[in-house]
Amino acid sequence: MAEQRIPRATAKRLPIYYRYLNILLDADKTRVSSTELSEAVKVDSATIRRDFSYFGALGKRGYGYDVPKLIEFFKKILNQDQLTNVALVGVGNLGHALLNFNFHQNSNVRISAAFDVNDNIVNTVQSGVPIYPLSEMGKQLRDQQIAIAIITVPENTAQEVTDELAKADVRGILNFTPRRLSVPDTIRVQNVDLTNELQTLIYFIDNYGELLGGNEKSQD
Amino acid sequence: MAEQRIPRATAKRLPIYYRYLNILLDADKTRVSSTELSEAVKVDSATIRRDFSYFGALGKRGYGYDVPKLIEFFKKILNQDQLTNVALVGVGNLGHALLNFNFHQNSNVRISAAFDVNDNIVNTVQSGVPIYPLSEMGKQLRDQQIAIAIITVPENTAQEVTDELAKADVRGILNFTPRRLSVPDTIRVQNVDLTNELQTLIYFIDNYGELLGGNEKSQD
DNA sequence: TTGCCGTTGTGATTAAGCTAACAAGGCCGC
DNA sequence: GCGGCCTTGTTAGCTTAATCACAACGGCAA
Ligand SMILES: NC(=O)c1ccc[n+]([C@@H]2O[C@H](COP(=O)([O-])OP(=O)(O)OC[C@H]3O[C@@H](n4cnc5c(N)ncnc54)[C@H](O)[C@@H]3O)[C@@H](O)[C@H]2O)c1
Ligand SMILES: NC(=O)c1ccc[n+]([C@@H]2O[C@H](COP(=O)([O-])OP(=O)(O)OC[C@H]3O[C@@H](n4cnc5c(N)ncnc54)[C@H](O)[C@@H]3O)[C@@H](O)[C@H]2O)c1
Repeated sequence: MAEQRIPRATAKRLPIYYRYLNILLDADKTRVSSTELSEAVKVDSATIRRDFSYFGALGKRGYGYDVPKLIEFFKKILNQDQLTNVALVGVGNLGHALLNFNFHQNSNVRISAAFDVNDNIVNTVQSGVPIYPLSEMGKQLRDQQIAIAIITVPENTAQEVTDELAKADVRGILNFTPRRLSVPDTIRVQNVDLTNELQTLIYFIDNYGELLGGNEKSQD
Repeated sequence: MAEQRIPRATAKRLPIYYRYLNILLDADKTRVSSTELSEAVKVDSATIRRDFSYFGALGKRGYGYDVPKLIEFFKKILNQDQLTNVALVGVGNLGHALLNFNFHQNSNVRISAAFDVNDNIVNTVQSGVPIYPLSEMGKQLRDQQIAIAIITVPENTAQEVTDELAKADVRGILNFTPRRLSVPDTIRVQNVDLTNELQTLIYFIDNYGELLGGNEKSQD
């Protein structure tokens, strides 16, 4: 009962497990072993067992894990039992794609407000989400109790937008711009740097090429 | 001269350094210290010095690093001195956004071919990039010598698309679907799981909340 | 009830990465 | 040309994470 801290690496895998467990349930599978899970999510089976064990003894020896039980458990852990509203700042190329998608499929998250400076789209509704002018951001975030924002604005306005978000007491930012943001330490930033991902992939291929086969892992 | 292997973690940071160095050069700064870089890219200065040192002694003690020299160096390392063509499979929400953006800004990568099954867009040109039917994928990839593909198709077709890419001898895949792909070990997969990123961010905020301040880092 | 089989949960080990700290060494003012 | 100062390059220790390997234990069949 030490209520010990879940390792960061484990936390990042939880949504992956959760998602696949739901797929299993949809296929009426109520039982799964760490080995089987391992194959599907490409995570070593020992790592999976260790991850699960941080939450206590969830499985049965000689049997495996009970899928519905795991789902119920992770649903709470991941706050998927309640809807989380997030904001989107910058409705351009990428912003539009995210708005349209809106994380509907078995994820209990949705974009409930968007913000932009472009007068052509401000005060319209896109994919069911209202787009407000920047000037209303603070008010809306507070009124709607939104604690998380997605930033898809041009790079050079990213920091100023961030500063505004900080004023509105946002707690987390998913940052799609290549800028590394300065934030007070009450805010957690998750960077998604697509150009970087692609360049890194190219680097690995050009430089680690032939050595890839054999014992080395190829994912992530 | 041991030509030693660059650690994976270092490799992932190289594009970040490269990008910021170019910003410095644009601002006519020809000299930079690890401390200054550290502030901008949010990486510990000791880590930066260590990263650079894998490539030899690039800096001068008591002075710092010469920006143009570093840029020239990293440009070669990152293969940014030549254009890399990549393919895009699945021109939907996300695919469109990527096509429009197309990594133009100071990155020497571009999408030169796209593929889809939707007859309404096949054989058209979007943002200057031709969209081919899936049936031509093998031929086009080979003809254009494309070794890298971005997958933005619906989840349930991801694996079959991957199998086709494998047949066309692709070397790397940037996978935006939540499926974990099975690939031969000649192919490197980089997963970009946006729903996962968002859920993980939510998890961290809800569970590591108050402990975030102080010594803990908040990025990535 | 008993005993075998399969799978978990976990100690031990190995690997990878981060960061504090500082000596070495070059820059720059005088 | 010299000395203080600044910043690198790197050693060492620490932290986190992955993986191996197996004893413990519940299911299940007879
Ligand atoms: N689109 C991609 O595929 C892609 C790939 C990699 C990185 N990125 C990054 O993602 C970010 C967005 O890219 P994009 O292609 O969607 O850009 P975009 O130019 O299409 O969209 C930016 C949107 O932000 C709005 N905006 C500008 N200033 C604003 C402000 N101060 N407050 C609120 N909104 C503001 C603009 O009106 C526009 O609608 C950029 O930083 C880009 O570097 C995009
Ligand atoms: N859009 C987002 O914001 C977002 C967020 C998170 C994850 N994703 C993931 O990214 C992927 C794409 O999302 P999207 O919103 O762009 O989907 P989308 O449905 O808008 O686009 C999918 C495109 O793929 C094409 N397609 C279907 N089957 C194909 C096949 N076999 N070969 C080639 N093309 C095919 C379709 O015609 C369509 O144009 C999905 O797997 C989704 O889960 C998207």
